[in-house]
Amino acid sequence: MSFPNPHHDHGPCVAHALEAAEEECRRRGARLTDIRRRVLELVWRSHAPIGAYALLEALGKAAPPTVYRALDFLLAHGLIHRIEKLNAFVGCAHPGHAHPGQFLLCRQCGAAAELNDDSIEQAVRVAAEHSGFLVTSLVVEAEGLCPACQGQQA
Amino acid sequence: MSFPNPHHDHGPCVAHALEAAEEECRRRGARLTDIRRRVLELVWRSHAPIGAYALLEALGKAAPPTVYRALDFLLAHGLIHRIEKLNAFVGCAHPGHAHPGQFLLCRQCGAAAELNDDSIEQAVRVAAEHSGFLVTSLVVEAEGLCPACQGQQA
DNA sequence: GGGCTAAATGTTATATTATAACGTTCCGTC
DNA sequence: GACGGAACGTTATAATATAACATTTAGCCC
Ligand SMILES: [Zn+2]
Ligand SMILES: [Zn+2]
Ligand SMILES: [Zn+2]
Ligand SMILES: [Zn+2]
Repeated sequence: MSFPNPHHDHGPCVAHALEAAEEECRRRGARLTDIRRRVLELVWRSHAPIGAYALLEALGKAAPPTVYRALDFLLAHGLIHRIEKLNAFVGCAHPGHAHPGQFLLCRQCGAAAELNDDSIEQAVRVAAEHSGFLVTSLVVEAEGLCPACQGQQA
Repeated sequence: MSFPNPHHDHGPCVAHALEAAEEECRRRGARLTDIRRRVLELVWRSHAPIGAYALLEALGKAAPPTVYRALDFLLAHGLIHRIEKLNAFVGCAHPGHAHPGQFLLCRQCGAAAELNDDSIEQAVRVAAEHSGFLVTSLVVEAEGLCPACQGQQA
């Protein structure tokens, strides 16, 4: 919910996310295969949203469809989100319950924070209803400066 | 603000948009050259968000940088918006005063409607402030079904 | 376990979107 | 009409994503 300290110990975050993913896949009867697990781990290890080809390189000997298929799986099961502005992917902080992706993206350090704010979704829904529009998915991406990077600005 | 009727006479919309663009460019001391004007007209003629390469084809004898440069100009002067989810562009309904792009995108017919709802922006700003984040630009893209397409669904 | 089936992965090629780099033309200014 | 910066032309290439089809793997029934 809040912005991650860039110097915090990220290991436990990754471990916790992987465990939650295992759990969620069990619950859903989905198979978190080795490749999918490795891609998810790489996504989490990265402090910033990471692109498909960066993942590909990190994986080593794979071809594009391999990583895109893994990403499709992780997206379908709500374990990651796609950042449309960046063509990049980031771990979901709240897997297991459906929610629209809402992100704060620091244009300085690249860090991303996931919001989970019902009032944003509500505001969009209300505005949409005024047009008779039925919302089925929602992208909210705010670009700006994280707390750490505001200090460093001139 | 409201969803456009797909059968309305679009000619006047396009003409009005081009006139408003001329006016806005005059005000800003910016040059709406022939290519830029043609790209803007093509964007407006399309009822749905249109991609750079579709514009390129419609232009005829141009190369990619030509259309991307025109799009950059139109974006910079607030005459069009980019739809991140679609890698496509759409005319701005309210040029001349700065605002974040907020769109309703019909997944059935492709139509797009621009919102101009302060409460959405406010909700994001408030949530961001709770994280100490300073928002400088905002993308809101809701996918779903427009009024016309809801009727046609099973 | 052995065969069946569907899912997952491997592999190759290609589509789609976007930009780098550099030369030329156009236009307002002096 | 020379100058200088903005706009445009042209070629090549980068970055992102998918199509199509072969092969392997994993769960399942018997
Ligand atoms: Zn999430
Ligand atoms: Zn930052
Ligand atoms: Zn607008
Ligand atoms: Zn529709």
